Amino acid sequence: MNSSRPVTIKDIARRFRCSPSTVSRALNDHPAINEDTRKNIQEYAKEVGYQRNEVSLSLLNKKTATLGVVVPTISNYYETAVIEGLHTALQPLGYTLNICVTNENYLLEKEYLSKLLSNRAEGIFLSVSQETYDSGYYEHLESVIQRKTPLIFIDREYEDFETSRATVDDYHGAFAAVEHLINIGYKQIAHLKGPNGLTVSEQRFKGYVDCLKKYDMPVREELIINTNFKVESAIVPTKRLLEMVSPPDAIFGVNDQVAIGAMRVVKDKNLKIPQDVGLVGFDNSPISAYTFPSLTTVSRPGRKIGMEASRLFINQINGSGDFSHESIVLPSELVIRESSLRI
Amino acid sequence: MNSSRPVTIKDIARRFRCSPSTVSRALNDHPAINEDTRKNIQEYAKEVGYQRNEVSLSLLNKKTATLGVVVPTISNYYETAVIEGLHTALQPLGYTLNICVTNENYLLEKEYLSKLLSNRAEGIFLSVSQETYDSGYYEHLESVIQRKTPLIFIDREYEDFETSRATVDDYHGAFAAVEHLINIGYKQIAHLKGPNGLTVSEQRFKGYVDCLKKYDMPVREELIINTNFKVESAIVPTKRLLEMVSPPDAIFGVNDQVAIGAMRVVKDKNLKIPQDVGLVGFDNSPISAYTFPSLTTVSRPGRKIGMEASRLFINQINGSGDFSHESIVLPSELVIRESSLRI
DNA sequence: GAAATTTTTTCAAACGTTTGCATTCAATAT
DNA sequence: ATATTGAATGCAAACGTTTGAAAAAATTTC
Repeated sequence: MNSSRPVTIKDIARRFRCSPSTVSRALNDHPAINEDTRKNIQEYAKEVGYQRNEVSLSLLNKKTATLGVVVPTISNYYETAVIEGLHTALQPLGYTLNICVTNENYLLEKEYLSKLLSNRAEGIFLSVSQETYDSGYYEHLESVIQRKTPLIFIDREYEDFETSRATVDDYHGAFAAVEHLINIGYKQIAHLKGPNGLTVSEQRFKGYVDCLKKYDMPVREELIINTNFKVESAIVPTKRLLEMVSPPDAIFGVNDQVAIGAMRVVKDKNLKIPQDVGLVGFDNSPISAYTFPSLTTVSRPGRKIGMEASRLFINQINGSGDFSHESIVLPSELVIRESSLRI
Repeated sequence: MNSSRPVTIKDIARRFRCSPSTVSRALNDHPAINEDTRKNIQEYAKEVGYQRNEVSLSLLNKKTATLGVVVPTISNYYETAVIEGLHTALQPLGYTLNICVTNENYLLEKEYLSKLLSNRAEGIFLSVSQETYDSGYYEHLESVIQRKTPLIFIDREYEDFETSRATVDDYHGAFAAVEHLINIGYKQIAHLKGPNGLTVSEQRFKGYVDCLKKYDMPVREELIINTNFKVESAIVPTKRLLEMVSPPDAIFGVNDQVAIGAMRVVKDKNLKIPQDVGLVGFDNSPISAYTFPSLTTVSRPGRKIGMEASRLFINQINGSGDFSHESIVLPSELVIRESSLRI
């Protein structure tokens, strides 16, 4: 009762006293099938709700039309934009995306990759978890490489692997953001940094440092504080910054969430944005345009990254074996709004 | 060269001049296999990176351990929380989640469901798209029912189907929000409504209306304006509200995004929150605690919904055929913050 | 009416794995 | 030496579908 076995080709064959081959051909409009036979079979199939078992086909053809998307989180605007881009590009080609969320956890990442290989995914898009990045264990990727399953790195890359990758130019985005603050006239620019070790954090940090250096401004260690990307992780650090004897007059947040957290603290201290404190974020999340004041930020083309990554994948499966891998770096763009426009 | 065929059990069998059965049993630690044979085979398998082809197993056992999650979007906090809840509950049981994003599109939803059935998903969690809801076409669900694939509705339910469902009590959440505004002393409460037709929108709307009625306050048509849940869709409506001859002194937004959009407009008009205008949202998204002023809102237990939905699924597959379906309604909870606390 | 041709259908193998049952082989008991 | 046991392995079928080649059936040609 519980599980009514799905109708198979054999069931239909029995019903028409013909062979499964005939049914298969009839359903696929094979020309060598009698017109009447075809019509009868197709009608009956529709009537009983026949649906091709793709699992058996996958086995036969060794094609699953499934791609793995392994990401640390889907709770941010950026990540969902990337997935949307992948989806937009790959869904029309008949691919199914298998989205796996690792929660920055190494073991889960490993398990998902293994599972994807077992399920014969035809390609994997990977943004490595923070734990993986920290630990430096990349053995779990070896089996993907060994199996020659196309592996496309998204964003968080690992330099030692021979793979394609699509990343955003975080460095120059951060550089432009800080340069903008300097041009406006801010003198003491703090940075709410992301977790150590992640490319994203470090590149933005580097852009921050290099820009200060270019303009002969001191890099004050005490103005650089870590966060974990989340809005609440900016609260205590920002308070610490503002209570210094020589507090910063501008804050560059590693992302919009952090910048919005900082915004809240600045306002609680009755300081004016951008007059007393300038503020810049990163991501250009939808909300950033509607905070008060609106947030200057750096836009990351998440959707585009997804589409470019798809392109890299397609290139790879169409290319020959000695295909040399591609690295795509998309520019990020400064979006100037009220939070930094001191006049 | 491109595709190095994965190692199969047959390959290993050939290497050891034994039968595939022996290899299979050796790999699965079957007791009837000689100790040495087992060790040799297992070692070799590891060495060449053998990985069980789950596709063939799926075919054999008619079990795919795959569940479909069909949602309109993953760009909101709430949806990702639900997915996280599903994930938390089902990943440990060995299930793989196949997340499908319909973008509120009927045809895509239909295609995904068909694909999930073809791929023999063992269950489907569905939050129907807006188009589906609007059109009232539910034929594409019939095949899911017919195949007796467990179907769990999440949030956006369709009353006519005999299925399990897990929803949040939007009605009472909205009621409580409006009641709170009334208790504080607000007299003219506007509502930025969600898209027509969606349960979520309509339930909150109903809660709003019924609460006004309970307190003998007039329901003014012109104070009810539609949005599409997105922050930018609140801008024009809020402007319209505030420029009325008799403007509202409080706004109840269908979600936090919309409320935050309204917050921006109110501030642009140099009106004070909560003194001149009270504001309440819905969702309790992380950012709502850190806006300035912080946003009073109604929390929806997304993670819990995901976990409850998982439970319903598990119940259903363990239950007998004449299993009567369950409806779970989780309470939503008013979270009072600064944006409504006029003293 | 038989041969040649065309149309339609069936056979069998394949994809990778598991598993009940049968078989083989060696060791032990009689 | 023969029967009995026990351990280790192999056989074959099954899951659902496709497809080249062979076979069967129907039609045409002379």
